Amino acid sequence: MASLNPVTAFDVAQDLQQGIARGLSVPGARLESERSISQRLGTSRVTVREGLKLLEAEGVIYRSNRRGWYLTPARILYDPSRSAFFMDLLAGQGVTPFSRVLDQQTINADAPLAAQMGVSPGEPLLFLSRVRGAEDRPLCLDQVWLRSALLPGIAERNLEPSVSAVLREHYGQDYSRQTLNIRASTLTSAQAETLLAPVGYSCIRIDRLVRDGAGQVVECDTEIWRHEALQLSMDISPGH
Amino acid sequence: MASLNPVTAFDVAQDLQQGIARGLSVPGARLESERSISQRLGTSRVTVREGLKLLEAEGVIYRSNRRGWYLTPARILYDPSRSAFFMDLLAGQGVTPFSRVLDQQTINADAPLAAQMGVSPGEPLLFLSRVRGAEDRPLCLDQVWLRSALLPGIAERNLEPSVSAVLREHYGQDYSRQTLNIRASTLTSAQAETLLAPVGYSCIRIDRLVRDGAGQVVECDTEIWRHEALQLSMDISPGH
DNA sequence: TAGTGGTCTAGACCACCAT
DNA sequence: TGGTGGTCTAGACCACTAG
Repeated sequence: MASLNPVTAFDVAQDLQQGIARGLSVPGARLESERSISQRLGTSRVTVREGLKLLEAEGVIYRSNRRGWYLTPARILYDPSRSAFFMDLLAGQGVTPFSRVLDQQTINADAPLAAQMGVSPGEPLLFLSRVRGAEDRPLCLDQVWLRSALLPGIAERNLEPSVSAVLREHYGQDYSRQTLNIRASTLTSAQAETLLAPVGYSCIRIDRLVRDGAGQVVECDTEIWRHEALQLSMDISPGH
Repeated sequence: MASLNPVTAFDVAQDLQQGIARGLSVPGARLESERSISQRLGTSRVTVREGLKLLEAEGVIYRSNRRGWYLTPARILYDPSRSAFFMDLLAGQGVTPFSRVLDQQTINADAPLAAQMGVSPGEPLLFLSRVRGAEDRPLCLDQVWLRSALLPGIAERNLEPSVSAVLREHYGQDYSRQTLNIRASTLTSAQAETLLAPVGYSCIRIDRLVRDGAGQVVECDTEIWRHEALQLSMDISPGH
């Protein structure tokens, strides 16, 4: 009998996944509460949470901090090697996107940032910070540093919907020269708060340096994605 | 007094990170045991493990299953858009690489694989499975399916050190046309065993389809990396 | 305000690794 | 074989969310 052996975290994960497979939950729906699961399966809440975390790491479910566990909708397909218009990208995948500016100001490059961008410390940069997501679900934290010296008048332009569109149309930047760095990481407390996630939540971090025709850096970019929300998909071809 | 409040997982993580910053550990070295930490800080082992998991998710430390916690050496820098010779790639980064073949055989494509590769179900494919790592530390699980029909005699060749070198030299494949898919995932029990990780360990999964000049798929590839071991780094340029 | 998730305690047992 | 990590129990309290 299974009831003689302790219920394991794996058992919990399996039970929940069966429920999902049976259609008891639809994408985006909230799962049963932790206490309810533990009582139903006759196990402790610690074990239930371990089981939930297994599915979370897989990306099957996700957490909204202190709000509960939800069935993950389809991942966003994203090609970071091309400059995509975020709103169009998501709309094209059947979800309702949103983008909200958190901060926009001119700053002076500190030492680490200057080193990363290959500019002199203190050089003025236009900084822009945004949260982006689908429906009411925040998915991605986006920070951009633009080199004002190479982009005259950039601070006066409206960057709201799309930085890349402005750079393309007004400054002839085609994003054809980039350096991308991608790694798994975790959310700081500030990032977690913005993305409605617990501190330390797993994320994918994308760092981008965009160069102009002369090879000078014009834009530096950091995207922090909730790990379950993203599927990077890139087409590499000779003409690219 | 801090001793009046409970010691938190964050406190544990901070204490360990301070020890690391002070040079009490060197990259690759084993950390203090969990029980030792819990006694030293006056907290429970559960809290200690939560603290360790915070640093693990960040990639600062990693686990060797049932062996202990270790300080993570530098990440491997890897550009998946170029066909790299794994052994050279790692050697160039100052580590001693190894590659071990787990399995090599001719199989017939099942339905999902056939769909993914765009071939007929049942088509014969050469399958190759390898573990790869640095020093004695397994980092990556690599599975390759090669389309024998387009690569005559491939099954008789020695693919041991490098599949890409064989395809390049003998079949004129230059890996210039690829589709890459990258996402966060977790290790199955078999994968975990090979990578000396616990079941459900966070990983980065890279799926690759390589096409020849005519646009036909010649190779399908899956790489499963321990999440803390990898830093994807890509240069995108017009001539690429 | 009730119920939830987030966290911590203080144990326990087992399988496994290293010696 | 001793000590380790992996796991589970059975509580508890708090901050917060949702109604």
